[in-house]
Amino acid sequence: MENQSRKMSARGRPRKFDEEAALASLLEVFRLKGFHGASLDDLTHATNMNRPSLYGAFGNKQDLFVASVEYYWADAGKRFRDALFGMKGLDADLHNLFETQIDIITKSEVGGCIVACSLPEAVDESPAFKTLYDRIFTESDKVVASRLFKAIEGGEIAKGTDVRRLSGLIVNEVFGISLRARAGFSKQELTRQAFYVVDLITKEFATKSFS
Amino acid sequence: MENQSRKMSARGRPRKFDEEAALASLLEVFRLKGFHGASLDDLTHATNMNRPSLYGAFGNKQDLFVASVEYYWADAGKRFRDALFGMKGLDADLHNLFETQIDIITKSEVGGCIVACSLPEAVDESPAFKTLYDRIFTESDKVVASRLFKAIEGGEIAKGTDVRRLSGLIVNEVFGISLRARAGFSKQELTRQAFYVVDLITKEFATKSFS
DNA sequence: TTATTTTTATACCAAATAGTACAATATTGG
DNA sequence: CCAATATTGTACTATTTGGTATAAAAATAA
Repeated sequence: MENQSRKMSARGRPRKFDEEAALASLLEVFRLKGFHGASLDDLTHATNMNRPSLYGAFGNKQDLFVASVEYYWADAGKRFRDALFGMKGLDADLHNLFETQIDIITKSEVGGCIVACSLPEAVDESPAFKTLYDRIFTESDKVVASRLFKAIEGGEIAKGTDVRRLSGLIVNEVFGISLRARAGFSKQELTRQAFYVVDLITKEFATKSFS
Repeated sequence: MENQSRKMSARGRPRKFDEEAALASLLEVFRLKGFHGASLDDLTHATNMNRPSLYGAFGNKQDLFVASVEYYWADAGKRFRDALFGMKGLDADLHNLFETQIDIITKSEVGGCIVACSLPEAVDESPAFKTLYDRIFTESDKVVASRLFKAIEGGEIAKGTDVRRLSGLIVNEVFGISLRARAGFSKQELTRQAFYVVDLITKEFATKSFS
């Protein structure tokens, strides 16, 4: 019941593992193999932990998966927000968003993130997975939208812009690029594709300035 | 070795199942649960076939999966091409493309197609899966691109258009929308999002005509 | 009829799977 | 030094998994 992020309890045999490092390993396995494709053996080997330790720290396999996705999103989501709100201009900020994302999803030999490549398959397994998946989509839309609203306030894009749909387009691009990374498209290819979309958007919606 | 699409051999006990109906059932299970998430029991129950019949007709589980994806793509790919090349104008054709896709991916209660929602997770299982996934992405890009080239020839969009990247954008939208369907977005929501993108594209790239 | 062929149906198998019981171990508090 | 506590390590278990052996069944060819 009260396993998560224990407060370094004084008593008892000390833990041999680092919780964050373990989560990172779990994430990598689930990201690559998916929820059903990853076995407990895969997970124990990747973390160098035995089953009871893993279960004691995080719960059952479903809990492990959820913890992995949350761990991913806590980091990736923050980095996306930071990139978007660097406030170096909408153009630069969107470039940064995609650069950050492509950096994240092309770190391993087989690309793609756990959200785009693993969560969709797992959704039928548990309502918690479905909720999580839906939540991340919604949060993604929201953070992009809020940046676009700022862009309108700042006069970077036209007032009439349909922020909801334009955010939807951008987030679809982000997910689409993750799927492409999994299919084997190169980092360069992905970057060019992403930047093309950014340029298209910033050109199309730019408030015409006097030249 | 020579199982696939047998030529209605005269001799022997007649088959009880319809091969296409079986494929449709297999597809639905794999689409929903993914390769690893779908068990042989799931597959036999869905098809009303026993294991030996299933294996005799299609091969092992990996073969079943590949056959399901191929069956999906043979239909969906054709419908996409038909929509795109209806030649009622780029605007209408793209609208039709997305309408067709959204129709396909929202038929079941849990939405999304097998390519966007199941294949990516399965890619690590077999090189054949990876190849298939990559192939479908490439073919998708190609068919959209060829329609855009026609649009340039016909003067529907500007000559300088970066067809490769614009195709990439459109295909990313298609895949993104499939992922959204899986996350639970409504048909109406998906349609609005898609049409927004189509309108954006056709407006942005339209060759200005004399009015 | 009978031999041949193909599919069905049942039952089975070895391996893998998620999860756990239990004892040993290593730390802190008194 | 001892009691309490938390984690580790091993071994185990019940179930599920993908796959198959085998024989009955249903058709055709001779």
